[in-house]
Amino acid sequence: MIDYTDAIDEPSPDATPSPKPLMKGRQTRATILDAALALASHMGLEGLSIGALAEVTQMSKSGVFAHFGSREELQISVVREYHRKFEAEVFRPSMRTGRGLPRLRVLFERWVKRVSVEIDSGCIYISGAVEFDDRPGPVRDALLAMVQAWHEALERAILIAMEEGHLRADTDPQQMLFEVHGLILALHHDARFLRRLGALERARAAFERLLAFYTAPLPEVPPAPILPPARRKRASSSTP
Amino acid sequence: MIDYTDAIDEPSPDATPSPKPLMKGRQTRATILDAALALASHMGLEGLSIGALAEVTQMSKSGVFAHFGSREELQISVVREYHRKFEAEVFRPSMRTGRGLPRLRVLFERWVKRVSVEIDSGCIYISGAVEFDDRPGPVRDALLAMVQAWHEALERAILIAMEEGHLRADTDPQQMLFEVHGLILALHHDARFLRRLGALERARAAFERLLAFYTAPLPEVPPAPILPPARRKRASSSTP
DNA sequence: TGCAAAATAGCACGATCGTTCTATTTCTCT
DNA sequence: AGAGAAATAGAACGATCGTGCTATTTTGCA
Repeated sequence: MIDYTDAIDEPSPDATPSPKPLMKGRQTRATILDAALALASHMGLEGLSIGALAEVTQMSKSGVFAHFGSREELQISVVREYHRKFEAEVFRPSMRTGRGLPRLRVLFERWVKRVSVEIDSGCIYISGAVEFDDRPGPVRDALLAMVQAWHEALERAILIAMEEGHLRADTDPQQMLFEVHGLILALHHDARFLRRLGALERARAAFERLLAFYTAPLPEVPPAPILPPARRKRASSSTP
Repeated sequence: MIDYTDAIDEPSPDATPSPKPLMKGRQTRATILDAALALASHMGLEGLSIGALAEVTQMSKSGVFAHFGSREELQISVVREYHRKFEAEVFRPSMRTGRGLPRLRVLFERWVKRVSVEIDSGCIYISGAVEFDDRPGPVRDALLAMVQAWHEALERAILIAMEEGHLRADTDPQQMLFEVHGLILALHHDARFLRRLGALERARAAFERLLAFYTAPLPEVPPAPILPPARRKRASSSTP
């Protein structure tokens, strides 16, 4: 299983080039990967082409190609790179805030920002999920592993919030996660495809509503009257 | 603006070939379109290729091509065809149930079915939104028009439910729609990409929870205590 | 500074793409 | 049945795709 904290591609996380490890190759590879990430964010992982990547980075096709060995490997590297960025900008900083509900809020807020306002983006977790829900292979496998790791991290955060007593005791963490994830997806859809401006606020409002439910004290009877078939209409026609 | 009830492509909706209008072309065009719809459901609208379509329908590439004139026109036709199917299987039957909440439930249930269990599918509204959120052009325009028409239909259904007094009077229809749409997107994601089996039930449960809120009588004070900063943790370690 | 190795360029390949043009077949109607 | 139109096939085009092979340049280190 994949830990959400991993670093597969880079040899070591040092900045200044120590004697051996930072050869020229690593550094141009990083440049290419950056361009690839931007390109994939617009065109999707399937829209990623080595030719276009070569043009954008001012290199030859074979020069780009040599760094990855195959298009598939390039796609996987892009997925991992996105994972790393996502982890660094969403997950890790959130871990520095207090356990439980505060952390949950920060996680959501950073997630929301990443999905909606990102510079030249589009979330590869989301677009990739749609592109590869029907395409078996190593790219799907990598993507699935990353998304699952992220979801597991969120589920852990929810569980911690329960342990802390911040959420009602009968909370189903996976159900709560499902609903929160839905808000992110709706935000992504409304902001990016429909170009709705208020989407961010809608997502936040919905999240607050959701928290209001999951933090409410346990009621004696089921949380709300599940539509008693009574309660007749107030007026049969709206304009009398 | 596009009415959600329209029929652009077909000349007339008759079954038996009346003297003039049903030439051979229309009928093979329909066959091609069916195959194209299935293909696009798996590979996405961008993954749709005339060559593959010709192979699947046992025709020549140019034979297929002649029916549409361009790949873009083919994609648009696929979008319209999906729209027609969606309208016939989700929207129209729901209009036959009583106004207000019952209709809302039926709409959601049919929508859910369409997204999750469909035979060889994948919702083109959803996959298309991801593919074309950054690609301007006639295909995006067509897709956007269809999705917006569907959302407007849903918004109307919510408004009717409010008029009937089935929903609390302070309901923001667009906000409610946002949240319901999120459930559909989460379902699509979990069922198709993650291959989670319980996704359908999760979506239904979340919808019921959502309805419980939006049908609840108006409270004197805001619906739930918005996280009073008190309420300290019950236990600092989970296993004593 | 020079040498080995790594990095990059250049070129060619087969495949597939959308599209065009021209035959040929098949349908439709008098 | 035969004329005219519609539908389909076939071949070829330029472009782009991923990839392999072979030079050439650049880099890191003795």
